Amino acid sequence: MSSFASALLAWFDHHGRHDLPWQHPRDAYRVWLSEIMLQQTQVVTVIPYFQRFVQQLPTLHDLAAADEDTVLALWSGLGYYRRARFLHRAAQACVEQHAGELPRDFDALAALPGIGRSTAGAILAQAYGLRFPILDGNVKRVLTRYHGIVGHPSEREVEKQLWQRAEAHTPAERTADYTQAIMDLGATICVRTRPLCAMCPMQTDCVAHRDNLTAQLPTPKPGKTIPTRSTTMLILRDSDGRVLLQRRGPQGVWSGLWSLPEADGTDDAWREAQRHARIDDAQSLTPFVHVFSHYRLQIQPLLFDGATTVSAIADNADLRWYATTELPKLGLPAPVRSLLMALPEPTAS
DNA sequence: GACACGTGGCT
DNA sequence: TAGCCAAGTGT
Repeated sequence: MSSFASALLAWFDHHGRHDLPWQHPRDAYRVWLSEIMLQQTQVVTVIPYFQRFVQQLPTLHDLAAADEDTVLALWSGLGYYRRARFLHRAAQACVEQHAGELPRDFDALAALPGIGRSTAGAILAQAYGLRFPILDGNVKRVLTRYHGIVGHPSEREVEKQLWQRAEAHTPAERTADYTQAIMDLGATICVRTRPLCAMCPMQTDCVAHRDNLTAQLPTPKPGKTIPTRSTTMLILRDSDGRVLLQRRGPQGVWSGLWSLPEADGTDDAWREAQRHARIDDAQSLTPFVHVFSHYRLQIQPLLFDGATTVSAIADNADLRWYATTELPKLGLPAPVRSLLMALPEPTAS
């Protein structure tokens, strides 16, 4: 075993994280679920979602048999909802093609939706102890600094170098622990700002530390200004306090989630509202901004109280009236959930 | 290679 | 405050 791996493992035994929920018990399904949830998402955010998810859907078979609505409800608030839809589809593929198990073969695993090279490696290493490298954000940060690799990982050459280093460092023994160890080091010591080099087991051989470059590495992503879009969200509420929700299509943000009908402006909003219900009154609620990774959304909520259903239209598969008590079991976008939870009481008339 | 795809926390 | 970023993948 390389000195890199042995030093890291020695550190891990005393200072690594050994009590993450997906480590006990550590079965393939739980490892897989955690890896998907952890894509672009930090551990502290994931933990409560993970707990709730495995409590409700404890096995791969339970997941495969679940409704997409159930899966999205469990994912609601975590973001990147395509992950949940891929996860669900992959579970069904495992039942149909792999005897209900996650394949141990790299190519078969990486062929499943939502599982790329790094996630496949992580699952094989963590769940099955097989020697496969991973290259997530933590590993990229550690290796970039340790080897003094300059340039953003989106450059093909940088990416190639990183995989090469990751592959070379990964030991044949204790591969699961090693994989966890390098992520733990990245998450707790070799953090992005102000890394704790004094406590780092790799300090003596780290190029960035030697050359005082830890603040410059990894090379930051070239920044881009994001555009602002705007929308009007229609809140149609009937006399029973039920609200009309619309399931979003398979493309674009919040795909498959239940959201509010939308319009381009107030005039358009009235036309849209009248397609769904008889209404005679609108109340502008406080507008707010929701920020995505790639654009900013200016949201103007418009509340139509005392709406009367136009029965011919409402309540089909993608358009339904929901009581507020039903909201917890629905997959809702985060800003829509908070908007609906903070709705003013209906004005008595 | 660039972009779509969420959300919340940190600086 | 506004920007940056965190256990990436798919197109």
